[in-house]
Amino acid sequence: MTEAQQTDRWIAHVDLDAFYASCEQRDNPEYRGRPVVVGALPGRRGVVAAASYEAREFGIRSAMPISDAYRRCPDAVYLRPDMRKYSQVSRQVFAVIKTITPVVEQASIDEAYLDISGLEKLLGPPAAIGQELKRRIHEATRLTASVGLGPNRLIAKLGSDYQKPDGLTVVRPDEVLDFLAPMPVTNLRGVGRRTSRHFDELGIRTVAELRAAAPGALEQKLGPRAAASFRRQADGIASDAVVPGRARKSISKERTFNEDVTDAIKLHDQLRELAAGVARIARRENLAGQVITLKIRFTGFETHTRQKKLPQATHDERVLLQTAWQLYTDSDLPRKAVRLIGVGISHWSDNSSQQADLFDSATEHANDDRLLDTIDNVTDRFGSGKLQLGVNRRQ
DNA sequence: TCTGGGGTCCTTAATCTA
DNA sequence: TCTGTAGATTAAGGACCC
Repeated sequence: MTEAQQTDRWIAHVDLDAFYASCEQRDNPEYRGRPVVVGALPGRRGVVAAASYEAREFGIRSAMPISDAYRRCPDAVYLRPDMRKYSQVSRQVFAVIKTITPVVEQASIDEAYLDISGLEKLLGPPAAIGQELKRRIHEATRLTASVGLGPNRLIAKLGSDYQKPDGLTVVRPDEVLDFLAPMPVTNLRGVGRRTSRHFDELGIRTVAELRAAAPGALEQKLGPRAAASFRRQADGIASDAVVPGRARKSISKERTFNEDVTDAIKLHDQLRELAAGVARIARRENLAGQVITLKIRFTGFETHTRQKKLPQATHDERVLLQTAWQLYTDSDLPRKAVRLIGVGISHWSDNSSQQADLFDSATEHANDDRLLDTIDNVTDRFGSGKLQLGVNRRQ
């Protein structure tokens, strides 16, 4: 027996099918049977967040540039995401899932891991539990889900992906190796574009080929840690821990401009809006963080981040804005038009909110002149044409 | 060719510190 | 006190995921 087979655990992975698009088709009967693309609107910058199965027939996939999607299917229904709606449906789904077991880990808005070990006496064999899960979700929301069941998270996840939509896949411990063998290595966790290229160069396409690969070559290409991780996955070895209520580690907001920006006032205004958004969430969740991160993407997709650790944790938008702006103005970043700007906060203090209050009051009177100074500082970077704006503001 | 937004985790390099 | 070093921390970037 391999390690993967020495287990009596059963993990389920539930994945709602084309979640955003399905919500829209459910609520708008006129969209049913039509290709639906949720994401950016054609003509603007952005990508596909979700594509209905009808849209997928045109080769439209999530994360594809919206311009590309439009070229493939100009007649599709293009919609902006309605996150409020999807969050509400998601809450409904999770409430239903918790009627099966409380040991549920939310992996995303439309995905969950469940530890269903030991539920057989109550609900029947794993396949019956999976069926029941799907039935209850559909009854409550009229949405379909795909479910995978296996001895650990990896197998459950690959299982839910195996048959879609509305699928149910059960992989018993003694079937794990055969289940994995023919799969493309790109299905493994942590294989994206770059790693995929490395596998290509090694002539490895399937999990079976990965299993047979020379250890030295793999380590040289991917590094010792990644190589070991992929080897374990190839043998079906993975965590079976389902951790309910994982705490978030950071909050961030970013915005891509529809056209690249060189105007410092515009940048600062956008940053203020983002900082306010981050601060609002932090306060609502009673979190205060010590590390502020500025993210900036220039023309040409050149992306940089700059961080600063504050002496005290904060969730004050003024501190966030001031710090992020300073990171931009004081840094060695190039003088280029800005495509995206973002701000984040992380590294929570233990007694978050109390400390934050103290620091906030200490910085209460951070004055606006200082901000205007730095705005001028940046407008200088872009030449005299923009300097006028900074001066105007003072009047 | 064109690449959102909100996250997590890993690697690496520089710096601090015991 | 000096020096070398190992380990921790910080910062930046990259890969990946949904």
